[in-house]
Amino acid sequence: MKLPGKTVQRLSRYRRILYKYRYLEEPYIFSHDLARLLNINPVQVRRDLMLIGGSGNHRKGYHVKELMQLIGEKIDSEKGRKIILVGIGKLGQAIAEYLSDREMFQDIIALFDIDPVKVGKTMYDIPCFDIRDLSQMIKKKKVSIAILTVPSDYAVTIAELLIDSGIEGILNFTSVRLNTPENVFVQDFDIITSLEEMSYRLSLK
Amino acid sequence: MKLPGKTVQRLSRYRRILYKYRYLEEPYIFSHDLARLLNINPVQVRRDLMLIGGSGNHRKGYHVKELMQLIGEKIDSEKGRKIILVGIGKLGQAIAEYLSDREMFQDIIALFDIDPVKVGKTMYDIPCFDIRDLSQMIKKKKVSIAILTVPSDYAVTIAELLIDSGIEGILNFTSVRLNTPENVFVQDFDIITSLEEMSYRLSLK
DNA sequence: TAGATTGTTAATCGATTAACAATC
DNA sequence: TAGATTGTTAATCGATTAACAATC
Repeated sequence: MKLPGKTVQRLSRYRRILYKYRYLEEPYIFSHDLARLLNINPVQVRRDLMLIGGSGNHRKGYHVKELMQLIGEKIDSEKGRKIILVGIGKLGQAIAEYLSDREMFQDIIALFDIDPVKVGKTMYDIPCFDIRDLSQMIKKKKVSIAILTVPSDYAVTIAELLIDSGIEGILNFTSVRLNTPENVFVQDFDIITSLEEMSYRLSLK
Repeated sequence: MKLPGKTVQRLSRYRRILYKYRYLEEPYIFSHDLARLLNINPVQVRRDLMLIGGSGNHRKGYHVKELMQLIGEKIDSEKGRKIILVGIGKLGQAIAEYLSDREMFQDIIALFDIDPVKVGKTMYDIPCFDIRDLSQMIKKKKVSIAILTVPSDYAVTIAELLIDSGIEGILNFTSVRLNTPENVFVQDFDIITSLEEMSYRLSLK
């Protein structure tokens, strides 16, 4: 049963909110509370939860832990569990720090860089390896997702290396558009387009 | 004439590709070339260009410079021209470097931080000010967009300060959901949701 | 019972793409 | 003229929301 992409995104966000509520005395939450916290429509919340077979109590709302559990069952997958981060410059470090900070189902199992000063160290509790070991690690540990934060000049080369080694999903933080085969998913973080879209929206006000 | 949001995003991307083509001898490009470079459908390219009143040559395609000009007329706005970046940690520095590198209509006119070591310096050609001068600068220079890269603990406080000072758009790189009034646009960069969605998609393959 | 909530369908809105006419 | 392209409408697909029944 395939969930709509937007629903999956929202489920991910619901879960992070539920996580904060997990130790409440009354571990229930109403759809309109979830909605308010995410600036969305309560109907949408209920519809999303309906799609994964969730159910609430007419008096108390949805059971927080039950819902977290259910969301996990629907969207987590062994395949997407192991992540690597390639390119440990300022951006890579910021992301490593950010992600090592939180409880999540997914693990960053390794960092990669070419800088001998970084290689061999452990940063934010994650070991950093030489980029020459990249391919071997991906195959051996069956890593399927990589976060790409190398300098733009290296983006294409490293992306090819990732794909040849069997990576199936790339979060691309470089400014380069990657040309990947059909079966490799890429998600671009495009700050310039975001700024320009924001600018356009402001001009309409 | 209001353009669809997705069209605005693509126009932004078309322009960046056109920019690379601007010095070609034959400064024309076909819709299917633009489409291929962005992994989208050529019909979509032509439809987007139609929406902004662009027109091409049946033999040669679209005139590169003419199109860049036209896109600029439609999506650029004085209101969104000036940008500030608040929080110059690793992530803020990475973004400042990234954006100072490229030719764009929008300008980062100032950085803000509390660290006295950074305040007063110029980083990537952009001056860094004390966060206490934030409000005054926004009002005086009529800044309407801010990129928020402060530590999560400060996110809410600084966001309120930004909004009270008249900011109308925030690119939010913190992990905190901001509760903003209707007339202030927020765009979240949510890497955890991206990772989880990617994981879900991989599990379907 | 009245009121607040969940659960679900159908309608609406927005975005993409198929189909095809027009043009060089 | 044949072939490749642009330009545009209508159909389709996907996502959101309005409406309302059911339940506690």
